[in-house]
Amino acid sequence: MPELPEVETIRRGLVRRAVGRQITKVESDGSRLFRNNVFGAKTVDDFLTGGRIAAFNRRGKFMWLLLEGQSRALVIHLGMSGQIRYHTQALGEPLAIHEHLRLYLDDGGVVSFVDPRTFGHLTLSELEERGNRQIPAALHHIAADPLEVEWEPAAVIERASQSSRHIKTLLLHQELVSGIGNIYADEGLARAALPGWARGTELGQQRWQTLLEGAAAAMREAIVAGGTSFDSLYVDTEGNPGYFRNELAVYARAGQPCHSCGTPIKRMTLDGRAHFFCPVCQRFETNI
DNA sequence: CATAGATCCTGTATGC
DNA sequence: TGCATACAGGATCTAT
Repeated sequence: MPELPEVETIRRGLVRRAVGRQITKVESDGSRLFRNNVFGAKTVDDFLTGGRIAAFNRRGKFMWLLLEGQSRALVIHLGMSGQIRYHTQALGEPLAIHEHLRLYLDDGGVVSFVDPRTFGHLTLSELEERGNRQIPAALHHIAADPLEVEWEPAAVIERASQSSRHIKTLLLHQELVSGIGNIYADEGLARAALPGWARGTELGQQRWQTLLEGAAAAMREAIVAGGTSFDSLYVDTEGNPGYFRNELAVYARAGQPCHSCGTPIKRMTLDGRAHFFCPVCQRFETNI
């Protein structure tokens, strides 16, 4: 569910509420979220308990928590239904349904990780030098996202132009470019006036550049709006929805008029996922 | 190696 | 109203 703008909104909330705080107590369950740790949730509990939070960093849809003086980080992925909430006061019952991790902070605040579908991850990983920054080793295969300093569109375009896959599927491939999910892939395609089913080899450098810039612009604007909410599944750390839904050009707008030409937006299934597009504005002509 | 497809889960919406 | 089915913002593993 959460893509780059939603993860970034949550990260900013955590930075504001939890950086500099000491973790006085940890509660967790043994859910699938901890599956990548050698001793499961126990390993994560031991790591966090007593630590002081130094930072929350992000690459694409992955976020990680750093503790002062530690060479490992807690990598957090929200999957399809993950949510992180902050509460100024202790909650009543320990661990509500679908609540898998709870951190008690030294100022009385509480950070709570909730995930009904448990497609997310909470994984400890050693930090590694990568370019100018430290990235958890577990994310070695995740490419830079378009909002990073390390972003190198030329290299991405070079690779993408050699693939026969659909361009929308390439946008969703986190080893090529990270952070883009189904919403911002469709919004980027709409901005670039391209249909998702064109092939990577067919675009050429210029249109690839326009497409990547379109997706990046949509994500930048979505961050300003606090992300995209369709229901209560996505809210920020304070429980507030994001308002980018009002600015979507195509995503989840099947049957509604295109903002630029009035034609009803269409929905199709492409490589197993929903794809929304304007059949008039988003056309592909190989001789452009 | 690159690609297509199945798979992990629960909650909600839709149709009969 | 009740029940069955489809679908959901993602990433990873497997088979070809």
